[in-house]
Amino acid sequence: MNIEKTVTKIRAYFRQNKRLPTYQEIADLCGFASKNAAFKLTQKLIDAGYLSKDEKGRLIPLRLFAPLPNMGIVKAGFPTPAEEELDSVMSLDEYLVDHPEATFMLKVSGDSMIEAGIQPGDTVLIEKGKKPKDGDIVVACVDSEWTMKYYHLEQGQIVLVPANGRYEKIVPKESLELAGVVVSVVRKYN
Amino acid sequence: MNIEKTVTKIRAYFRQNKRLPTYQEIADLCGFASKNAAFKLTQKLIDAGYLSKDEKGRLIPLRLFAPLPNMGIVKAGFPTPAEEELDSVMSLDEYLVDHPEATFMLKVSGDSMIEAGIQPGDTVLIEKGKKPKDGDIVVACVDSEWTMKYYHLEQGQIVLVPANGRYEKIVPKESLELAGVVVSVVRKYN
DNA sequence: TAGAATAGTAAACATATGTTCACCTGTCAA
DNA sequence: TTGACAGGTGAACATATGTTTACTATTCTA
Repeated sequence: MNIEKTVTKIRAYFRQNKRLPTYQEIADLCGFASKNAAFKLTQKLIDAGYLSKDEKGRLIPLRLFAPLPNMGIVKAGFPTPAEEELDSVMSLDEYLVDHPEATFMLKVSGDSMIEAGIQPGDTVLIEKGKKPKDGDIVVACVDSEWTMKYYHLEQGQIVLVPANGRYEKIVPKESLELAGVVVSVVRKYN
Repeated sequence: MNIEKTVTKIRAYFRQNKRLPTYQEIADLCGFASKNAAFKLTQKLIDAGYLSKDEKGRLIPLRLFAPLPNMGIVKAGFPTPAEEELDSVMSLDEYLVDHPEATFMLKVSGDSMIEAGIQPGDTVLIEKGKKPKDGDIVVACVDSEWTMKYYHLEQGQIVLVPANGRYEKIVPKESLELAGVVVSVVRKYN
C-alpha cells in the first residue's frame, strides 16, 4: 500500500466522519489484517508531514487534511497548471473568518454595493462588534432600515456611502445601529 | 454547568484540537471530578441536537460544531440582528467546494473580470476537469497565455469574453487549454 | 415541610486503543 | 547465493475509553 493512496483514503475518512480513523480502522481501510501494518504505515505519514500525534498518541490532522486540499497553486500571475499540490494548503473557514464566534452570514439582496464587487446573491460574512475603519463596508440600521454601505467619516460625521451611482449617500439623522463590519465576501457559481 | 457554556468550551476544544474531547477531557474542561458528570451532560447536548454518536459511542460533531458557527442569520432581506444562532450552520469549505480533490485556489491579478464582480486580489476557486457551460467563467491558456474569461459559444466556436469593456474578446486561433472552471470567488477584507 | 428532580462524586467493568515484540514472507542489490 | 530490508501477520499488554450502577448534596416544587 503506497503512501499517496493511504493519504487519499484517510482524507476521505476524515471528511466523512469528521475525525481521523483509529489504527484498526486504517487497517480495515487499507485491507490489512493487522493493526501493526497500519501503525507502521502511519509512522511514514507522520515522517512525511501529513499527520502528527498529540501527547497521548492520538493522531491529529496536518496540512493535507485541511478541509480544502490541493490548493497550492497560488501565484501573482497565472498558474502553470502542470504543477500540482504545492505546499500551502488552507481551510477557507480559517482563512476568511478570524473570529468565528462573532461572525455570521448574510445573503445579499439589492445592488447598492455592486461597484464594490458585491452582487445580489453573494454571501457576506459579518463580524459583530468590530469597530469600523473609514472605508470599511458595514451593515447598519439607519433610521430603522437595514442597509449595507461604505462607512465614511466626513468632518467627524458618519456617512454611509453606497457603491452604486444610482443611490444616494446616507447621513444618519436620528439613530445609527451597527450590525457589524463585512470581513469577507463569497460567491458560489452553480 | 449550563449547556451553552459547555457547548462553547467543547466547540473551542474542537477548533483547537480538530477533534471532540473525550468524557474525561470534558470533565476537565468543565471542572468536574467525575467522568460521569460529563457523560450525563453530553447526553443533554445530544438531546439538544448539538452532538451525535457513532455506533461505537464516539462523539461526532453536529451543526454547532461546523467550522463556522453562528451563521444562522441568512435572510432574503436584511437581518434582525437581535436573534442569534438560528439553526442553519455550515462550513464554507463544504459550501463552496463540491469536489475538493479537483479544486485549487488562484489569486486574481488584473481586472479583466471586474464587471463580473471579480476584483484584483480576490481568490477564485477553480475546479479542474469540469466541463464548462456557456456563460461560465473559465481559466484557459489560449495561444500560450493564461487568462480568466467568460466561456461562450458563438456558432459552435469557442469565444473567451472578458467582463471589462476595455478588453477585447478572444477567439482562440491555435490552441485552447482549459485549466478549469471558476466555481466560486472569495474576497477577504483586512 | 416533604418529596422529587437535578447535578455531581466515586467506583467498577468490558472493550478499544496505541504500542511493542517476535515472526514471516518476497524483493532487490551486492 | 546471500543478506539486508521493506511490508505484512499475529499476539500480547498497559492504558484510556464509553458506560453502568450506587450514592450524596442541593435545589425546586407541591
